[in-house]
Amino acid sequence: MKPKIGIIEVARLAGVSKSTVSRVITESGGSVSPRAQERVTAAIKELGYTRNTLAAGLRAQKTWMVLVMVPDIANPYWSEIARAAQDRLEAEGNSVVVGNTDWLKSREDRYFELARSGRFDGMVINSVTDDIAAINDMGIPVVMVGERAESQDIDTVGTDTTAATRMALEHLWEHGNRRIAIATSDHGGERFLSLRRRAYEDFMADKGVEPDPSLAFSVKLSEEGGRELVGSLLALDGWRDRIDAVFCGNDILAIAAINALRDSGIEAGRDLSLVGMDDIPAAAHTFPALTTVRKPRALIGAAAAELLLARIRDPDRPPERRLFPGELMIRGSVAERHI
Amino acid sequence: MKPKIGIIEVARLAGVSKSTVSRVITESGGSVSPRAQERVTAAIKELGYTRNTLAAGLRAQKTWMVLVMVPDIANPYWSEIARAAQDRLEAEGNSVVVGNTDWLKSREDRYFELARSGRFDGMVINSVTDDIAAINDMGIPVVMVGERAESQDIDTVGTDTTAATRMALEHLWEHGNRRIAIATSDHGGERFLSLRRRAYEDFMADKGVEPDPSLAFSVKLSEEGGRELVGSLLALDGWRDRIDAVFCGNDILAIAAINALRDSGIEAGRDLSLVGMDDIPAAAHTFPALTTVRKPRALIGAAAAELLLARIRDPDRPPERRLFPGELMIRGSVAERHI
DNA sequence: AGCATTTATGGGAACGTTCCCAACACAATG
DNA sequence: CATTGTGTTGGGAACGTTCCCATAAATGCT
Repeated sequence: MKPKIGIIEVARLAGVSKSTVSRVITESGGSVSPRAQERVTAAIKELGYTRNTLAAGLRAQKTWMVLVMVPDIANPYWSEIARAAQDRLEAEGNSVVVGNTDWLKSREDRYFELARSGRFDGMVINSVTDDIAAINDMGIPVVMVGERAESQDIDTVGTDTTAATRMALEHLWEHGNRRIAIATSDHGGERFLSLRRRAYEDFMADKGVEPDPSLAFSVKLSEEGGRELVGSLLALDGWRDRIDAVFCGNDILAIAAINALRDSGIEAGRDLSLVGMDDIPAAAHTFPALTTVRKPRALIGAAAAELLLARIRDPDRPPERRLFPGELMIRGSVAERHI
Repeated sequence: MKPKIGIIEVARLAGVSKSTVSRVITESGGSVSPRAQERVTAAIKELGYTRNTLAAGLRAQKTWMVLVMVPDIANPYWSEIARAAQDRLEAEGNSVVVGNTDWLKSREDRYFELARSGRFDGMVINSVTDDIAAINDMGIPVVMVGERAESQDIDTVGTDTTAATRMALEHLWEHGNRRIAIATSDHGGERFLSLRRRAYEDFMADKGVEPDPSLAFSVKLSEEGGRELVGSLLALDGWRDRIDAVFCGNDILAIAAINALRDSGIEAGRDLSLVGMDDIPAAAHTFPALTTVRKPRALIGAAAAELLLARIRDPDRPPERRLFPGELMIRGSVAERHI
């Protein structure tokens, strides 16, 4: 290890005070004569000095560190959002810590604990608990991702799930699928579920179809959930005459269902229509390829970063809410029904 | 914002000095009487104090922050490694920054710059450049992931690619595929390529097959590369009589190839054998499902974390090298040839 | 009991930077 | 020439913690 070079060594070599060096290396650091400026930069170069941002942050009450907390980084939906946010935030000179909650409150709490210890300037999060009061109480800027938080007291970015759900259902309907089932998770209590589910119920009502409660499946949005869904489906008495299509809460669920169905000799896109939601990469590679609604992940992540940066700049700005529309990706998992 | 409570406020409430409080909150912090210990913990609880780890680190020369740098976090291969490493490191009380280089030297350099500014206690990296000297010069512990670095001067974790490649080739051979092509990338210069390629050449030599240079394709290990590969393949004069199988450098390449082949009316697993490498999640969901070699991603990530923690504890320990064997996942993309 | 050792405690310096304030030089103004 | 303003500079305090050292109290040993 070299003999630790800091602002003082630079100052000595440049023949100025540490204050002047500080003024040179900070962005908006007061006025410095061209002459001093030049000597300092030269000295920095010669000594190979790099600023210790931690020490700087200690005094300036800034860390240039941001937490992006998502439930499952292995899910491409989240990883892409996280990545887009990260790119934007890093471009602004921040370091990004990506946190994984695995949908666990305990892990979420660990990250919140970290946040409270002053390590971050702000956070972009998808919370398991959605306890807005607790989140706002953390004392740092926070942007929520996912439109399930209905609170108006916090910056929010997400997809317009209601519209996206309608879009998928409308597509099924147009192709003659009339008896539509829905498979969603009830994770996170009422609110999340209700958006997809309510959209579904509203849609069916609009079409004049009376709802059949046995066609609403509640499963985890995972591969396991997909297999479970197919199990429940096939166990349903005379399902072939009762179900044309299944709207799946996300793609992981839908893809697992496609595979589980094939194991039972049922081919999606022919014997049963299936639509997903999210458009993860694997959706294009299944057989049949999955018809689904793409969420603008990159836009969402970037917008979240944008909102956070704005709030860090001005903590008193009014909370903002940005919802982006989804895009229907028509592939091969929807059957054409002739009615 | 509340009136910032620190170690001093705690000390005051507990009726002790800040030194004693410090001793209580640091792990190995000298001896404290049970009585004092108790009063301090009570005061901490009452005030809702959380330790400012940044300030602590400033004095203690420790950040409890670790960088995990990978080329492409969207690739499940890397995301799972990163995740496993992260879990292990966080369990030890560190925060993890996951960095993405996109295979770009410029982005890698930005992270190295960060590292040099004293933000991290150590790094787990897959470097684009593999400049071991420069890496060791950074002054912090580093563990390399991926066995391509041949240097003995640095901790390394990876898969035994040579054995994994042989495993895949042997499988092809056993099923009667004799005329085997290989598609790999030459990214990163000589070293990386040579492992798979050399294994391939050795294998063919062992089997007494003289090598046909036109059967060695060099493409990017990406979807684009897969399409390109199929293009080159089909352009090859009389390829049906010259190629039984293609060994693909990774799964992304192989899956893209399967799809591109189908578009040309050629079915993998029937008309042409294909094996991949990595076993990404999508490999199990293609049609036909991809036969590939699984790399023990979780093990690799955890081992990397382990090695890093060990080195942080003892910077002078001798460099260690851990290679894990792959596992053949037999699915549907290899055709049975009768010879 | 007397001495050596261990255990417990407090005070100040230190980590590397930014912020605040005072001081100075110089030019422009009256 | 005195006054005011503006740009530039340096010194010291501050950020919140840990580390080092000195000292006091408690304990162990002969």
